[in-house]
Amino acid sequence: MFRALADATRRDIVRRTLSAEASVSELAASYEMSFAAVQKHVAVLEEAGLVSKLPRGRERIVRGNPDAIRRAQFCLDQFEAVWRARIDRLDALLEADSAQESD
Amino acid sequence: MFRALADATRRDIVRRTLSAEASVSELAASYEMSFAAVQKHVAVLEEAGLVSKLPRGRERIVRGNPDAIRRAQFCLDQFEAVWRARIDRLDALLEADSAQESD
DNA sequence: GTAACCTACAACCAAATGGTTGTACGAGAA
DNA sequence: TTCTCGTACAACCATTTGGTTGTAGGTTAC
Repeated sequence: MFRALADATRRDIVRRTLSAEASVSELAASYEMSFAAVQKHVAVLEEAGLVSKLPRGRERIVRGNPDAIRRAQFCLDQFEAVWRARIDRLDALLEADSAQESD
Repeated sequence: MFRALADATRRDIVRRTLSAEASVSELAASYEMSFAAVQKHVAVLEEAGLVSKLPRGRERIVRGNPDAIRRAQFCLDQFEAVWRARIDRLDALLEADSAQESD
């Protein structure tokens, strides 16, 4: 999923379809690459669950999935939590140290 | 930077060095791959600013950079903001619609 | 029905990625 | 000093990635 977000074009597609759904060809018109290339990007995003594609007439409407974004946020939050736990440990060490000094 | 986080081994290195700094060889001992491979992963993380490497005697101490994590969080927060803006627009449309009905 | 449009998918290609081994070098330990 | 350890870096390899073109199948419009 981070792998899916690793490409700038794909991040842009996510951003865009999160704000307003669009057909694959509408998306493709925005980028300096072939239709097939954009189609592949959408497929990667869909497989990662960042986007869903539903048929409407002869087009496929691409829609960003906010839940997937929140899952990525959760992952980064865990990183922050690990970091804060480290700081807490250091604080505890310092406190134990000054307590020892006052003995 | 999302590209740097796209690899599971690298995410683990970030998590680990965020919680406690470690030398490159200490990190390398944890993974089922060669020292050189881990070294490359650390280099990728360093280039992405997710980690910093400082010499201590004959080893290089790797330390996770919490600021970089916050920058990634900020990026995902922007995605959420775009999403919420879309919902707000839809709400406004619905409200305008019901106002028209009551005419 | 036929033409035009949107999409899916295969085949192909260059470059990047993730891994390996081997060599070299600086810093500590014996 | 010499040996060992930790690191850096180059060369190489297989696979994946990001892109292309071409072909084929459905849907809508005329």
